[in-house]
Amino acid sequence: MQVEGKHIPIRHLDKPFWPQLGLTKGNLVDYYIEMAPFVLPHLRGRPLIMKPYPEGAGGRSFYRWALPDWAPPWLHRWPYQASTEERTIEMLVVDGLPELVWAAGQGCIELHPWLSRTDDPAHPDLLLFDLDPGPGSDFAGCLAVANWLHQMLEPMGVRAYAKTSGRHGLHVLVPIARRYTFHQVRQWVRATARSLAASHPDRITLDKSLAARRGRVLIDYAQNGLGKSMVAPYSARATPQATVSAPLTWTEVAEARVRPEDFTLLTMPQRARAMGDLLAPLSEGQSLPEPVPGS
DNA sequence: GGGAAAG
DNA sequence: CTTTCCCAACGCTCG
DNA sequence: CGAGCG
Ligand SMILES: [Mn+2]
Ligand SMILES: [Mn+2]
Repeated sequence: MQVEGKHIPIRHLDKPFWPQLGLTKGNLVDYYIEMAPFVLPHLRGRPLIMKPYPEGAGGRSFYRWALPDWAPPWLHRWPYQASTEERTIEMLVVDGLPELVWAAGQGCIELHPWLSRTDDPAHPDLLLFDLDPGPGSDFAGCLAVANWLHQMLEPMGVRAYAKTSGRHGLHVLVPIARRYTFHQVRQWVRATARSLAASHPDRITLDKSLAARRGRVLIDYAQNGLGKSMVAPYSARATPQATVSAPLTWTEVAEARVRPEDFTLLTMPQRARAMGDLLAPLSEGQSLPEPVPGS
């Protein structure tokens, strides 16, 4: 395959990746090419953690931080030395269509970019409220929590945006000025989440233990960390229904009639063309107010 | 998916 | 020659 | 302190 002058060999385009839906590896590559105008703005300049599924959505998978030695030399990359490792690795940075197509060709169904960018990795430009439903809770519970969260943030003057994770949870994103460390962001999210949980103790927890999560939504503030990632907006997920991470309007969140399965490899391109990128304003960072006092 | 190590 | 293995990592809370 | 968790 030829992409912007780069030769990208991709084998087994007919391999079934979602057998129940008749979708192939070729369909995955086509999806990312078609969605590139929407996906790329959310990947540019960010270290990417790849998650290949070489045998398709039902098969084995693994996280890949380091570009392998045999990766094409023209791929944009960024050197990183993890705090626990002695060796420096090179991480993929999807700055253009060729990188995106190469990753898809590697069987990368899921794209997991960092919340910070290579030119200032310690200072994220995205703040994440990661809403994970515990056992006995579900996506509807996440929608309710997201709505309460929105109602809390709006009067504070904090612009926030929502998207499905594509699995069972929801992501509420706040674009921020790159002035805060991950630690500071984590503290702010924890304080805000704590205050919200105090109002809905039976619906929200900040405690990752299984017992505390039963019937509640976990606000996983710890996801705001160096080296932590978030499934990219419009990224496909390795689910049987070929769901994707779909941006939502706050009206959709409030009405609570959407389900993760409504947004798939098949339906997302149409929706994106019709609605545009609901997350385009993520590029405009904002300062954070003092966290609401309390607990 | 692709290369290296193990059998 | 064929099969198996390897591909990650951060930081909090609990026990 | 290590184990478990996302
Ligand atoms: Mn999540
Ligand atoms: Mn999580």
